[in-house]
Amino acid sequence: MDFKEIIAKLIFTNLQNCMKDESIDNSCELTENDIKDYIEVPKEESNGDYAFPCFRLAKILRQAPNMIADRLKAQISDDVKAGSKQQENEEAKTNSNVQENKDTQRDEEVQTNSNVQENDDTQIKQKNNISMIEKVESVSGYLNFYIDKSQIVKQAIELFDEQKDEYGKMNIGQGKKVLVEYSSPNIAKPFHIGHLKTTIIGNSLYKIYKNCGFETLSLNHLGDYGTQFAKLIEGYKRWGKDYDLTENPIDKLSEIYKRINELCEQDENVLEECRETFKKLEDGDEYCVKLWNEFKELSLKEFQKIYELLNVKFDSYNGEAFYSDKMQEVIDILEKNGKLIESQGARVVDLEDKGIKTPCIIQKANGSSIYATRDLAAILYRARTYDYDKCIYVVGEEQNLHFKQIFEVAKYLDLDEKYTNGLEHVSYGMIMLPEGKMSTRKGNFVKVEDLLNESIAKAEEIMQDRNLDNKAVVSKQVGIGAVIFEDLKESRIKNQVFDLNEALNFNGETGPYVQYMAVRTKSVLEKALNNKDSANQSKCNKKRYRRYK
RNA sequence: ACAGUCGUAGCUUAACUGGAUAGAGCACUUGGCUACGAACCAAGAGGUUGCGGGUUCAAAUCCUGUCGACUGUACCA
Repeated sequence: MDFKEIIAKLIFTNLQNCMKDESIDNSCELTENDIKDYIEVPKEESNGDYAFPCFRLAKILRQAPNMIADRLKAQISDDVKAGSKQQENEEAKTNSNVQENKDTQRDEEVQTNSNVQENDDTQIKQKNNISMIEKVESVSGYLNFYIDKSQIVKQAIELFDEQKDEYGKMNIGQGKKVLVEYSSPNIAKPFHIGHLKTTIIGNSLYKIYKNCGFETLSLNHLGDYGTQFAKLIEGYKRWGKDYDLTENPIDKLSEIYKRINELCEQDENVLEECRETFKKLEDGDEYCVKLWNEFKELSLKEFQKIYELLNVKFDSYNGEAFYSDKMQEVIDILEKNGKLIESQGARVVDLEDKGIKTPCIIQKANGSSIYATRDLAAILYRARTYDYDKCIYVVGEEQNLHFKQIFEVAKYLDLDEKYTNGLEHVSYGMIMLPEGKMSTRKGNFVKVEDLLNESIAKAEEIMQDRNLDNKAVVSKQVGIGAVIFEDLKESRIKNQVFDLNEALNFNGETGPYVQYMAVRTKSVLEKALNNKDSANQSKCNKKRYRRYK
């Protein structure tokens, strides 16, 4: 139930009366919706549940805000009183089953004309809502509304009981499709706490859209291509024999990745070799493709462990490589539209007129592809395959410019506006360690698997002296929940210094606290319901409880 | 150098988009488990919202200047 709407209606009708009294032209553009927007929830509980600041009305009514508040208070209080009297009548009526003989009193202050019969039901409902307003106060220019909480609680519990798991769901997204691209880890690299953020935010968005009635698809745009990957192949070529990939393959591969990066930094020629190797991979070189397949499989197996712990599932794992054979079309369309220009040997789209100084590279000087082109190919593919209304990318803020660029270039791909308008980058701040930035190249990072296991272990430890039969399940729920809650609690935009102690803190404003309160509340409700069923039983329960203690 | 994001208690942050005495949690101090589940509760202390101007009845919020942190600025993703 929307109290703001009810209150806005009350204020609006009474305001119009005021204006009529003062013979003020009520053509001024203050709508009921505006009033609804002005309504706020006071910080201080003693100031009521909803409040309407009257300052903006001062100019219109040519009166001091507190006077206006007083005046509205008096009028609305009458309405509220009438409303609750009304409800009493309704209740009495239903109780005594007197159906006919409609109460004429009710119609008095309700709109006078027509269709009373037809609107009867909604009117009764609305009256009931008004009666849930306990009182109205005027305090220094504010109009404060107090809601009868016991009634809210009663309604909420009844609704919850009726709707069960459907409670809170909406259908505002009916008939619309949303794609959420998130997680997208790089193959052959460890899944560290930087990837955790996109995974958790993305999965939350996925669930929210789903529960709002959207058809929702989760896409894992695997980082399985590009020069970074060619570096790994080059490294493996050099030192592969030294590593046994049958155990902890990702750790070994990241060790190789670290080594080849060091070499690249020392020797520019090696980096150039890597770029050439990527060209080979893209051209289908047998050795490269074989390694690519192997590494991808090993990685997915590792990632799957984490996704299972987090209970995350993807509808598609189409990564960058998937789009490698779909890029030519992007180049063709851009060329046809005269957007592709040559610059320093590469082919780029100039975006200066869009306020973006760096051009978007579409094709590198050596003819091989770049991630922007793959992302553009993905947009084309997704528009055609999924016919999306919204396509959300949950990717870190360091890629802000990249997404700005490709969203602009996408407008040159002859796509319907619906698709280009539906593109959205949900960015988030960087995760840092107390000792500085994380870097897989340098080997300092916290692995998600370790973090999750540590959290579960801590929950287990706390649970040791508790009387529970499903400790394993609960400690997993609590441990994982703690990490997820902690990640979502932090501001999305700001950089975050990862603090293990904070992530594993179960006291205060944390996941375990929320879970604990939910369980406790449920327990209280159950007991209350038992008590209602039989007062004797409850006495027995109490006795038993005391003995148990 | 340019562009973007951010700056609130010792730490992590909230403030419904301009509203009332800036609200929480951690840490700290005090008190509370033989009658609702102590992963808890009650209370205390802790603030010049980075700094200076401006707009407004009203500014943490908008504008402007300034300082600081982070990110990005072409063939990594």
